[in-house]
Amino acid sequence: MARVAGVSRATVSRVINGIRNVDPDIQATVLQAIATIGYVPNRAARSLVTRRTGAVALVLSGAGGDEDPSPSPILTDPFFGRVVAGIISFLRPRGIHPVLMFADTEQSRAEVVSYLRQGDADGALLVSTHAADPLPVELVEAEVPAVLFARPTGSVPISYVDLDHRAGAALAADRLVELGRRRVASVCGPLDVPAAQARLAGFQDAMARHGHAYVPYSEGGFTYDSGERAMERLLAERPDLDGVFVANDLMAQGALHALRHHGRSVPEDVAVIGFDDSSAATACRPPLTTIRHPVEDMAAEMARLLLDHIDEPGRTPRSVIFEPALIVRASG
Amino acid sequence: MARVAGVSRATVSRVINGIRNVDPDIQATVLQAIATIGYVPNRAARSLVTRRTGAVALVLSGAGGDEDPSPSPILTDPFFGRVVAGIISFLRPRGIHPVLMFADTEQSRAEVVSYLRQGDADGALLVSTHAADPLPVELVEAEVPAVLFARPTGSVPISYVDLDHRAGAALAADRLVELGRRRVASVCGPLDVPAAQARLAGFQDAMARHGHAYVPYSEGGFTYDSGERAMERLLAERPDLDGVFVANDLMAQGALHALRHHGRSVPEDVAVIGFDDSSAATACRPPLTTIRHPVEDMAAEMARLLLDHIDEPGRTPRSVIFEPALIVRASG
DNA sequence: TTGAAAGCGCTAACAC
DNA sequence: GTGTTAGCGCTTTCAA
Repeated sequence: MARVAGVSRATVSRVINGIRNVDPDIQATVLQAIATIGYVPNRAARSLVTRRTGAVALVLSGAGGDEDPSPSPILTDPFFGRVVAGIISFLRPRGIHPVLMFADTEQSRAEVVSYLRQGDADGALLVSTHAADPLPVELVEAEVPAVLFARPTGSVPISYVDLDHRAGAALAADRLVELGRRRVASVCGPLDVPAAQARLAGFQDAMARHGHAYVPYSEGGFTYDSGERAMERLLAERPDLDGVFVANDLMAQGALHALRHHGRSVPEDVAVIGFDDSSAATACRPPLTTIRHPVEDMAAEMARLLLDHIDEPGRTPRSVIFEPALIVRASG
Repeated sequence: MARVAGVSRATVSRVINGIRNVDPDIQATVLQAIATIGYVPNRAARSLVTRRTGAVALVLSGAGGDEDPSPSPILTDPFFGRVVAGIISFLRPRGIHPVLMFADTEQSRAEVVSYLRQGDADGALLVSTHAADPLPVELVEAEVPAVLFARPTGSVPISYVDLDHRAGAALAADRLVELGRRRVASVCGPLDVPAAQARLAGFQDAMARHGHAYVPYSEGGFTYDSGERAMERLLAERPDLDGVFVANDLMAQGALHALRHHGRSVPEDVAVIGFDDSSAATACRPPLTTIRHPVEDMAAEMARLLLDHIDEPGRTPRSVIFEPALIVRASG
């Protein structure tokens, strides 16, 4: 390459990396030569000296069972797609690509840490489906720059983005009260997931502020089926309920079905409020009133934080908490 | 590292790469030293000499609009998750990670080709949402090993996996006839997508074989809403229909809603058969009878083909066509 | 069976 | 403002 342009390799490097102090004429010559021979710099050689790969790992942790070879469940959840979309929207303009990794077993977790230390990627974006995921601690110990999608359990010095789930649930409570509903209940998510806990607690607290001391609830697993079944249990316990807060849209879709099956019309008999504002919310009939969870924005912010940590290794961990919003549609 | 073990770097390299002709004692010493100091080889240095990265690109092409910064639509489609799951199931045991890339514009396509030539990845797995995607040709021209998810339009010397869509549609036709349905119709996918065309043509042909010369159809866009609307058009045109083949499960879900909305019970009044056997099929009420599309297996095969091409650059392109299967549930 | 030595292609001091 | 030089950390002939 340098030969073709008749200059030194150092100059070519300077041109490619846009370093100033290059004579415009020479620069043009080099650019011309690059175009002619279709030169592309070798990434490995560059990484070797810069110690940067220009890639970040997107780690899905706690996804899939221990022996499940296909981590399909989380992947087919629209939530995952939204996270990926958000990350990409931020990373792509910067020429950085996400490398997908799974860490669902002890072994795969070790592999992920090892890959990161090898320099497969400059840092990690971690999305855990389980609380008490040991990966954040392992990443911190390995001194790998990393950012989590939600606050880790325990005290781990690591950056994260999160949603104010309690505030979102309170929005739902306020809405139901505003609609004049007096016999409300909730289909909550799996209570070993902190976000599910926070949504339930936030809902209960807000209802308490409105004078409702007790709110019945039934636990689901964030899936369509579990939402349908949880709704049926609630209906059995409290046939006269007139409002329900469901901790995610997918379960709300199932709940909608259960309600219809039991002859309730929505929102006339029972108002339903979901959570996430995912694609399921608009695919429902009636479309779901729900709480917006700005997953894409959060994912983009997560990427931003990671790049900051990569650029400035010693940096103090930071947290960015997003605010939810009520999205009114037809269901409540 | 070599110093710690008291041997040469060459020997360490041999041990790490499992090359025979290493004295067992020395090997043990080296392994010991590796464990003690927690040594991990540097990937960039290794790639520089081996000219392999141990990564493959997973390229989503034609995803998102030209100006859409967030390629969310395809990402939140469960189809994408299934592809990723299948790819990972094959690649992960081999220590290879997929790097996510989007190629939805002229510019991003050029970037993808450039990244691949730079050695960001050893090859590409291409999933196009549009027919006539120019990327396959560009990849072939750049001599980048690549495998497609579906047969490319035009004649391109490139490997691909595909489903026998026609056979799948025929399975649906046979089932409807077997159920004694005589006034059948179809909600097809966007007819600029080859798979959608093949499903419709396959259905029409099979119905013709059963003596039904004419099959009304209405076109949707593979989304819930479009399925619902297409079903309504069909119902308006042919209120007495008693069987419908919907070209994917998501649209079938919408169709189910339209049917219920118009007072038809499924499968009593109208039998409904979907396509894909996606998670939507079991989330429906009633659960969908559908055509199994082994996306995960196909994606895994795609990865296998790619590794073959990477190992043996000159290899002739190959195609692997998968067979669909009828999955009977409650809707038809 | 092991070691010495030569790069892989690039960037970054450092001199000019 | 540009070229020279020295590596980055590994694999891989080639000798020993």
